[in-house]
Amino acid sequence: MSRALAGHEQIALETRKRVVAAAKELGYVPNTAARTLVSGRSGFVAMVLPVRGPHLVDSFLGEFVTGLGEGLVQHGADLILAAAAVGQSELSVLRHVVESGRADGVVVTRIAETDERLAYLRERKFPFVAHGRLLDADFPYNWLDTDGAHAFGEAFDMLYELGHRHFGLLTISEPMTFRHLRQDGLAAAIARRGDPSVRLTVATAPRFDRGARIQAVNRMLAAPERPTAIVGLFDELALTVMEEASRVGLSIPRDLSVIGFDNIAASAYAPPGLTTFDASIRQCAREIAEMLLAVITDRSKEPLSRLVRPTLVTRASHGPVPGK
Amino acid sequence: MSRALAGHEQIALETRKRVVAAAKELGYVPNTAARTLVSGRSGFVAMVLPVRGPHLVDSFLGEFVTGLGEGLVQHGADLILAAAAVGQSELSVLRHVVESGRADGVVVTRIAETDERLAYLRERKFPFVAHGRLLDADFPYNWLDTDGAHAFGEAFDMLYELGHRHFGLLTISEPMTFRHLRQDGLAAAIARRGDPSVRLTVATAPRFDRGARIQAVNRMLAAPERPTAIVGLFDELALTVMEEASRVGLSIPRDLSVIGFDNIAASAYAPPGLTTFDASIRQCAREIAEMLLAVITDRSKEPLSRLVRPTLVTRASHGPVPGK
DNA sequence: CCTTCAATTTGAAACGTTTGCAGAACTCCT
DNA sequence: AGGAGTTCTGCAAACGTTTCAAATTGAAGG
Repeated sequence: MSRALAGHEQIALETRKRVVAAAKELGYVPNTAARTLVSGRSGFVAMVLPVRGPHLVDSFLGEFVTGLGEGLVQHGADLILAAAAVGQSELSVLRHVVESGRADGVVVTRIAETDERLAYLRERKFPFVAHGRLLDADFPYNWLDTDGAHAFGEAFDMLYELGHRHFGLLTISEPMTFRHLRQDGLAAAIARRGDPSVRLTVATAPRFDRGARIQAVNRMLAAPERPTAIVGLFDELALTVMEEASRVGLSIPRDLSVIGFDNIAASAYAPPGLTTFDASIRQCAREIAEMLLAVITDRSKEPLSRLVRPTLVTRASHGPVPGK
Repeated sequence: MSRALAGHEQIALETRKRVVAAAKELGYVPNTAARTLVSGRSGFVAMVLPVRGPHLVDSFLGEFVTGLGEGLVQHGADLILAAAAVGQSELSVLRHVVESGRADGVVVTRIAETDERLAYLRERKFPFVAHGRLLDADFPYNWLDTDGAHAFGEAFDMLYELGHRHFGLLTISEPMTFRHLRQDGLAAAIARRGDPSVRLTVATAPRFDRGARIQAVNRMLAAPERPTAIVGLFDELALTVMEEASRVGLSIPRDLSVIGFDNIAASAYAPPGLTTFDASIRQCAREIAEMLLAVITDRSKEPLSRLVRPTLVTRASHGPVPGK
């Protein structure tokens, strides 16, 4: 009867209709476990929940998961979220998910500079799609990334046109690949411009240490030659810049331009409104789901990759260079 | 060998350790499908992803899912997220999840006034825990809810002490139970106070129609006798009040006090900082996970219920009544 | 009316566990 | 040495599907 329900095989259409009707009548739903066991396909895609500190301010996870769900459901797949127990590494959770055969593929997010997960999945030949990418992969794999490099270049160009010459970049010490991609994009745009008067000051802070971050911002703001425009690696950093700037009496955007990345909800509310880039996480997640399902269906597929250009969200935190 | 790994039965501890070690050595992980098929327990808990409009501003889902994951992983369970396809009801997804035996229990959120889901699950005798509760359930069930009634009472008392006598409540037209609970909590506190000079003006707006919401706020602000304190059913509403108030030249908290509920990230950033209640969603979700696992383990358990008191987050959006 | 072939149906094996049971092996006591 | 436990080993059934192969049916051709 599975044949009839599936539709293919050589079954008379008439019979098929009859079977489907009967199944509906009886409220029959095939048992997932039995189906998985024999077919070898579970219809699940897994993701291991990132380990988070006690506070989670962004809506990233919610949007991402929503997008994945939307992408998966179109093909009848569902999502498994596996958390790591305290003291358990994300990698070991991933390994367990893969070995236990609960999922047909996984999506891995937050790619680090040296990421064991990708190496493992590749070696295991297990279908996966990465959200983000490695800097120097010596093997092909499926990924979708936001073009942070392009965005940061765009931010630079916009600010340069507004007369800014001294730039600040507030970045993190956590070894995620996106910080390099974005910083390199900024540097590349500067180089492209070829103006020797352009200067870039970089400050680094640990990602989750708010105190250290504030210190780093203030060091930058208090420097004898303060940048006239500061770009935050992501919105939370840019928002800290805005907060500290107004705390020390700088007016934004009159005295200082600030630009962020991510377009988190708070950026719209924080005065005077943070100019930032929107990466449309939900849509990206939906595409990731589709890529993954494609890879699962045809495992010999050429590796897919896709670079999504974020869109500039213009608010009021940037303006002409002071004194112009 | 399953016996040894499971641990119970009469197996010498020594043997057990040996088996576990060997399993680890070989990288053996039992196949989930086979295990589920024979044991009848999948080790999964499911939740159907709420259907969302295109924009998702809060971090609720992310926090909730993170909390669930944390609670589940302690007992070796994982989470399944099932999305609804376009045009498919949440109920039918739920039904499918239950019938297909992919999960041992489900958590259902966002309880509506007449919620078919609870009735279905109950009739089906399927383990579940609700986040939120019905207003007039004629049957017992497991739930965990945030005590919005208490919070709104607390908000009233605080504002009353500050001299406020004319209150505004901005609520939604969507038939969720929490709107009644919170509004009733406010009304109860007013009644408890027994001061006939206290007045309450209620404005209702559709949840997802920003334009209508803004209109409702402005009607309230433009009324001949404007409330001196407005409580938003949740933060987004309160933030709209703050935005519109400052747009029409009212200063917060000098001219108007505003209090919200949820403590979303933007509330800290929106000037002058929204006073609100924090429901610690993540922690609640963790408890929900634990409740659900308890119910799954012992299906004859007495229904569990828990009311969590939210904590007041004092910021700068409330103050003494104007003219005092 | 028998044969042949395709179209469709029916039967049986397999998926990888858990679990119940029977018996073997070992340990310890009397 | 015999018996009572205790622990271990091995076998077989069962879980609910999918899928392969064989059997049946029906129609067309001779």
